[in-house]
Amino acid sequence: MAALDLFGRRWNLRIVWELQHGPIGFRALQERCDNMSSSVLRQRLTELVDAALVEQHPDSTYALTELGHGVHRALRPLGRWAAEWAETLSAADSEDAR
Amino acid sequence: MAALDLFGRRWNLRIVWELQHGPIGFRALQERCDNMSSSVLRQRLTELVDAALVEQHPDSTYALTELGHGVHRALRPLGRWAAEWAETLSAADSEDAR
DNA sequence: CCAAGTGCTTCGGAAATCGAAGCACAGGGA
DNA sequence: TCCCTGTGCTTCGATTTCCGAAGCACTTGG
Repeated sequence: MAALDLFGRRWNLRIVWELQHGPIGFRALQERCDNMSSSVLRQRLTELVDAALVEQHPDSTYALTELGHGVHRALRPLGRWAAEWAETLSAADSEDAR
Repeated sequence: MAALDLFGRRWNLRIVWELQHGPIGFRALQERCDNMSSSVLRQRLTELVDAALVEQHPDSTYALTELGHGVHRALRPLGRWAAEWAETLSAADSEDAR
């Protein structure tokens, strides 16, 4: 349940998702997340670091921990579902347009 | 991405998760979600109904649609991960306590 | 020395969330 | 018939969270 609460906070899911491509810097990560507010990004990052999902490397770049990669793996089905969901929605739209 | 945004809204993940056990009424659902605010629950439910993940039956009870069940299936790996995450954290705690 | 890029902080306003109260309605007794 | 209880749902003021622009300290390269 705590997990659903953690990921139910805005941006947390997205951040983990964007970190899949390896270490990335603060500002670059911010860009990837639709230029989310830097203040919130900082907050979310410390939360994720506390949760041991993300670690900050000595060159102050961020990456998923082993645990974090587990999340990402667990998230992939959701990603796949999102794709077919997008199809369903666009199909429904063209349905409505008729 | 839109999916990560939808589920990045508070309670949406939790609601879908709690709806797995079949149809349930408004107040009962609210109880299951740590007595979340009824105003927000209403808002979330209309959002989820709009997204075609949840449907409201004639007796005004709520349940997952076919699409919604897809989400839940896609969410199960995350549930399994959450379990082992809890173990890791409690293990780390007793580690710290030493 | 300067310009540009970085990680990160501060802060005022906007938006989301909460929570308690209450409305309208539907049974189910007495 | 009149309560009493439980339901789905709404309203609204207070609190929390989020946003976004500005800027600070620091590093790198010219």
